[in-house]
Amino acid sequence: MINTMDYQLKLASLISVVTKIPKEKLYFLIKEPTKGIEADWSINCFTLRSFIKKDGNEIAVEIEEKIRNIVHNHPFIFKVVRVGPYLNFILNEIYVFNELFTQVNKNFSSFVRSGFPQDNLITVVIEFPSQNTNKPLHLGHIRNIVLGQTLVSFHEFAGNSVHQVNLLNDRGVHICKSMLAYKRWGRNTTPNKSKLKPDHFVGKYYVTYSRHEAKLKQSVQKEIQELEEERKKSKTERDLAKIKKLKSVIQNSKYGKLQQKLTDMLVKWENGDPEVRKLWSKMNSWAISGFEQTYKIFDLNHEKVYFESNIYDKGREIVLDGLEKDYFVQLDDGAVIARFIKKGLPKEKVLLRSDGTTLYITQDIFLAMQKMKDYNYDMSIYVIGNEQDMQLRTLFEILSILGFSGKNIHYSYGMIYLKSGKMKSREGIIVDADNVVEDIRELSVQEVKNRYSNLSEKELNYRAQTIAMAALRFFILKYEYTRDFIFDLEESISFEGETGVYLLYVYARICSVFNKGIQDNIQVPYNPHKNAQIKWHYPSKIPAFSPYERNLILQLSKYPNVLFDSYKALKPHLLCRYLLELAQFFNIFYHECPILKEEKEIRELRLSICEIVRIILKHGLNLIHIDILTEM
RNA sequence: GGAUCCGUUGCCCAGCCAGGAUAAGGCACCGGACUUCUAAUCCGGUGAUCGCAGGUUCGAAUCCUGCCGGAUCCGCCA
Repeated sequence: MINTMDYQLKLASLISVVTKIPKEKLYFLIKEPTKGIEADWSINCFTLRSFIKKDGNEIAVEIEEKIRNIVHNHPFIFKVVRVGPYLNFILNEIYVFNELFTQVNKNFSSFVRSGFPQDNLITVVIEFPSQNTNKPLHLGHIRNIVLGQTLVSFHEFAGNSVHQVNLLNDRGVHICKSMLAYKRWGRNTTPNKSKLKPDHFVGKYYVTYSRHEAKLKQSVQKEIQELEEERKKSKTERDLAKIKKLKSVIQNSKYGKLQQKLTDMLVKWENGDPEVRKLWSKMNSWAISGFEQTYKIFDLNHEKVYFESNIYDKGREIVLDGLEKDYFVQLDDGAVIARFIKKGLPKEKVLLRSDGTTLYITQDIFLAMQKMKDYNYDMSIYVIGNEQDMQLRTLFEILSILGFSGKNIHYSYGMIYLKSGKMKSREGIIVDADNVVEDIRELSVQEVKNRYSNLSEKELNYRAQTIAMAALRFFILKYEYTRDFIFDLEESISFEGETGVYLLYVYARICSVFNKGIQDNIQVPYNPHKNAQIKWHYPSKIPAFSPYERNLILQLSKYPNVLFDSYKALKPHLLCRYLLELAQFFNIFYHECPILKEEKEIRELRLSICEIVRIILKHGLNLIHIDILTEM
């Protein structure tokens, strides 16, 4: 499909015709000029010197002449202006508006996809947020979920077949910690009885355990440190008697005994001890039912959930098979390892312990194979924070050694820090996901109340909830995803400036114009109350555009390209930045250009522009899972 | 110690892949705009040796090298 509104590409083709330089090469040389330059697109002919061995100014003069002869065949160009080595192109906004109006109204769906190739559709598995079941979701998970959902939308929009899955890490030492604490201090109470959200209830015991452990650890802190130092020494220098003594002191301390209890419980779990298993499934079901409440707020549904408890000891056969094929190496003690020489990877990675048991990475290998069996995917995206960069690189390298065919992508997003530093769930220093949502919601309840005191409780809550989620999602998505950021509820979540609320406001403003029009018996393109488009027509006459209208129209015409760039690079912030800019242009337009009180021709034109902004804004927000409001 | 990522105004952040004109926004601050289609908005102003030093280039925030500063990771844990 050809995107007729990709003027960058059209200009590249045009210049290609007169210079014989391939248009693919020219495409990226055509840029949007710095603000303040009167041009929509421009090319600096110095950049063409590798193709044409002349001075940049001369090249510009030559191209300009040649283009002048054929520019009348390209009505989308209004004017070409040469400034030194620069060729500046000014587009014909009436032509652009014409195309925009036609495409948006006649076939919106093919318009928004016009940057996307329609062949080559693929099957994609996207895994997130893959949390542990020992504590509630926190702010990091929110970023994970919000990013993951956006990737799902992007791929679905591209026409790919998308499978959204999760891996629940529901077994292991961390779960045993919550269990142990519950056994000791829980007194058989339940989330219901203690009036806690069930995952918070479970998390409470995890924190209790960790604090208790830290306290006990203190009494043998010195010994632990000494032991570590001794172990760091080379084998010949180690004082074996000292190590033995230190070990014994640690083991016999309260801390050591606690550690032993933990290990015992883990072994019991693995052996299927009924009592341990019963407690385990009880606590897990609490955690999961808590997660589900949070998922509901984020409208998160997985097609499939993999449970670590089902697969933790799988993958052994795959590794042994690899060993047989000499992909891996077996050590003297029986452990199977993979060796790497690539930069950025560890020298080796253990895949099977010397006793033959599996490790986390073994299960990861298995899961990759399982996903392939389940979905026969072309691409598998792991939405996981950048602290696991090395683990994922290692996993992908092993898969590649095994001749694994699927394309794996670690969608490695940045950490979220608090003013006080990194979140530490063990110490309970976290920003809890449910609390964040609740705090923002309360904030928006206040804001809505300040403006409208007479709303029904239901309407108030609906608006506040929509605004809160828009603010939260947009706040996360507007940052480039690899970037770390510092979260401070007070300062970070604002309803002014570059926010999701700013975008919602534009949408509500447009609806408000339409409502007023309907009220005054003026024909408008959309009825917000009925959520219905009204039969609309091309403006009967196009007078000259003001700069405010012109900016908006050109911005609107770029939408398909932004969508594709955003999808291609999996960078939601590109779409977010675009929508902000669109909203900015709209607010300026709204401020400068009266709509309903204008004469018919101008009114129809401006209403048409409003409607296109509304449609595109809604579409963009929908892709990043932000619901719109027709009144706010 | 090694690996990976990051460093742009008082603060937040885009631009870096594909080097070019006056480095784009937002917050905060100062000054303006609501008898008008929603002021959760708009207009104006103040504010940047793009971490430092070299190199490549006619030209570097962008590419290369070194250094400084910060984060993360480097388990037969999960």
